[in-house]
Amino acid sequence: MTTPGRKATIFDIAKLAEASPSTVSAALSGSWKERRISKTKVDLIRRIAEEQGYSTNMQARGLRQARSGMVGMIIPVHDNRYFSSMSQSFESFARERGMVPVIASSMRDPEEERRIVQTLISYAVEYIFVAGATDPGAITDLCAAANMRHVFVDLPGPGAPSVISDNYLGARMLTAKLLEDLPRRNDPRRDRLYFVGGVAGDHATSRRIEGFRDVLTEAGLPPNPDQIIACGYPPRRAMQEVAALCDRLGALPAGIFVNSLTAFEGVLGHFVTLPPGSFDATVIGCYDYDPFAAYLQFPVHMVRQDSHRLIEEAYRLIEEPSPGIALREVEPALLPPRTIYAGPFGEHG
Amino acid sequence: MTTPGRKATIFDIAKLAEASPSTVSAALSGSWKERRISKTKVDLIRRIAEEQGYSTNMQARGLRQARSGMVGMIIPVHDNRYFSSMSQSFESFARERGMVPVIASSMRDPEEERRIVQTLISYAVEYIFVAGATDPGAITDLCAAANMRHVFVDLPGPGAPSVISDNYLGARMLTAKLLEDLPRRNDPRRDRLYFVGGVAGDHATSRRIEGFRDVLTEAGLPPNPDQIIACGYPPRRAMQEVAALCDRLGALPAGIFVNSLTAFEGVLGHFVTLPPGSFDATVIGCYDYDPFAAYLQFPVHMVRQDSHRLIEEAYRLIEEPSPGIALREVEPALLPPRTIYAGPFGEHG
DNA sequence: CAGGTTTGCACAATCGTTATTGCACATGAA
DNA sequence: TTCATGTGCAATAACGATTGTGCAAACCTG
Repeated sequence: MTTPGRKATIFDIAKLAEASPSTVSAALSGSWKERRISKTKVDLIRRIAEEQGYSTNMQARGLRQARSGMVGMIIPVHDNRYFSSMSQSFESFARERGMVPVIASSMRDPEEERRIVQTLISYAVEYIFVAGATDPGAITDLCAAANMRHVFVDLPGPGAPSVISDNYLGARMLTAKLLEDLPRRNDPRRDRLYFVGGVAGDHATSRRIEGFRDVLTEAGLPPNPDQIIACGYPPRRAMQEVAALCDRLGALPAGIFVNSLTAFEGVLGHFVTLPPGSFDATVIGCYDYDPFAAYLQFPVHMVRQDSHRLIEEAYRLIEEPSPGIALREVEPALLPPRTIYAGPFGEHG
Repeated sequence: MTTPGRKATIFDIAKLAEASPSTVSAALSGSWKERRISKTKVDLIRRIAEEQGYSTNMQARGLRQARSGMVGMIIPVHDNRYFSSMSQSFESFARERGMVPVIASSMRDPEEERRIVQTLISYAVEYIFVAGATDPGAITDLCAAANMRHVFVDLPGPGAPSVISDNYLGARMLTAKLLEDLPRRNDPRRDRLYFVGGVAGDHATSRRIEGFRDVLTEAGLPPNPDQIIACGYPPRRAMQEVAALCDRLGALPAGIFVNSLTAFEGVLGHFVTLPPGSFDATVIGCYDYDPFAAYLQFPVHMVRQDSHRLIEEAYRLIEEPSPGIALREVEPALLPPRTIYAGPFGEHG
C-alpha cells in the first residue's frame, strides 16, 4: 500500500499493471468477460488494485452512468421509534440491492422537505422514498421536473405510488379496545374518550379520526368536536393540550387516544406532574409502538404499524416497470399492554 | 419548465442565455463576482435556470472539485434513542454547514462497518463520524489509506480524534444512586447490585464496569465476578441472562445496572413474564436515556449522555486545521426517575 | 491619441469512469 | 497460401461541472 498523497485511480493501476485504463476499468467493474479481457490480466489488475487500496470513485462512475447507486429517503424525524424503524428497514432493503441509503429528516417542515428533494435530485439518487410528507404535491412536482421516481410512505400523495397503513382500521381497533376498557364514572364529561395529537389535515390523522368517530358513534357515543384535539405532533403542544383538558375536566378523562409517539411523549410530560395513581381510572391507547412505552406505569394499548412491510411494499412498487400511482394499504396490529415485540430487527443492538 | 427527456445542464442554460457554459457555471455557483460576470447576465442566467428547473449535478461538481459536500456517519443501529438522537444532531450540524449527511448503520458488525467506510470513501464524503465503532483500528487504517478525516464518537479509537462521554463518571453516579436506594433484605446474595449488558472489551463498557466496581468497593461491597454480566447488546441476550440470574437467585436481585437501552429492552422482555409487583424491591438504573423508559412501572434512574454535545465536539475536532488524535470527554447527567427531558430537539415531532 | 488598466466574457483542460470502436495478432478452414 | 473468424486489448469520446488563461472592447490617463 504505497499511498503517496492522493488516492489511486485506474490510471495508476493501469501504469502498474501495464494495461490501459479501459482494461483496468473492465477488470474492476465486472464487465471484463464481455469485453474479452483475459483472466490472467484481470487477476493481475485485481491484485495490484488491492495492494494500492484502490476504490472506485463513485462520483466519476455516477457521472458517466448517469446514476449514483444511492436511494434517498425523507422522514420527519430520526429520534422516534416508528420512523427509525423505517430507516432501519429502508437501509436493509437498500443494501440487499447493493445501493447506498441516504436518509434525511425534514422536521416536518415543507420548505426543508423541498430542499431535501432538490438535494437528492442533485445527487442523482435512483429513487426517493418520502415518509410522512407534509406537502406531497410539491414533492411530486419537483420530482416530475427531474423525472425522478418516488414513492410515498405513511402519508399518500396524489401523483405517485403510495404505501400507507390502514389507519382507519387501526383507529377502529384501538378505539374499540379503549371503549371496552373504559371506566364508567357516571360523569358524562369525564366518561369520554379524547383523541390527542396529529394534524387534522394529514391523511393519516383524518382517517384515524374517522375510525375513532365511527366506532364511538356506533357505540351510541358520538364524539363532540372538543373530544378531538389534533394539536400537531410536537410533544410540548400535546402536553399543553392535555394539561388544559385536565383543567377543564377537573381530572383526567376516562380515556385518551394518543395519535403519535411524539404526542405521547408530551402526554407523559404532563403525567409526571400528577400525583401517582392519578391515571388508575384512565385508559390509554397510542397509535404507534415503542417497546418502552409498552411497559409504562399504566397499561397502554398500542397500534403497531408494520414499518418493515411498508418499506418492503414501497420498494416493490417503485421497482415495477411502470409504477403508476397505486395506493397500497398495510394492516396494522393492535398490541395489548406489556407486549415487548421483537420485530425483524429485534435481534439488533 | 419545458422539460423534454433529460435534465437541463449548464450547456442547455448557456444556449438559452446566449452565454458560455463557464459563465453559466460562475453565475450559478456563486463565483461570478470574482470572475467578473455582469450582474445583468447573472440575473438572466438565474432566471432561465429557474425556468428550466435546473439543479447542479453534484456528481460532476464533486468529481471536478474532488469533494462531494457529503459527511458520513456510522452508527450501530437506527432504532435506538441514543443513536437516533445522535443522527438528529449530526444531521442538524451538517445542514448548518451546507453539507449533506449520510448515515449508515453497521448492526455492530465489523465487516459491515468496514464495507460502509469503503463506500463512504468511494463517495468522497468529506469526513466520517464513527459512533460505537466495533473495530476502530481497521477503520483508521482504511481511512488513512484514503487520507480521509474521521472522528470517533462514543467509543474512542487509537488513531483519530475521539469524543466520548465520561463513562467512568456516569457509571459512578448511577451506581452510587442505586446503592443509595438499594433495598436491604439481609440476604447476602440477593442484596447485590448486578451489571447487565454491553461488551466487556468495549472501552465504554469497561470504563463503566470500573466505575461500578470502584463505587461498590468504596462502599465496602466489592463485586463478585458473577455480578458483572457483560452479555452484549442484543435485547434477547440480556433477556436470557436476566432470566437465568433470577433463576439462580430465586427472585430478582436488589438492583440492576443496565448498560444500554437495547439491553434494557431485553430486561423488560423478561419482566413482562413476571407477576406485577415483582420489582417493588428492586432498584433499576439504565445507562442511556429514553423518554418512555423514564416512566415505566417502576422508577428507573437513567444516565443521559449528551449526544448533541458529543456531536458538536466531534465537529469541532474534525474541523480543526490539524486534528491530531485528541480525546475529549463530555459529562453525562444522572436523571431521576420520571424525568421527561426535552433536549435540543424536544420541540420536534 | 498612444499606452495602460479594467471589464466581461469565451476557450479549453481537467476530474475518474465507462462505452464504443478499431486494430493487431493468432487460429482454423479451404 | 488466403480469407474468415476470434481473441485481447488500446484509443478515444463522452458524462457535467469547475477553473486557469487569454483576448477583445471599453475605459481611463496624461
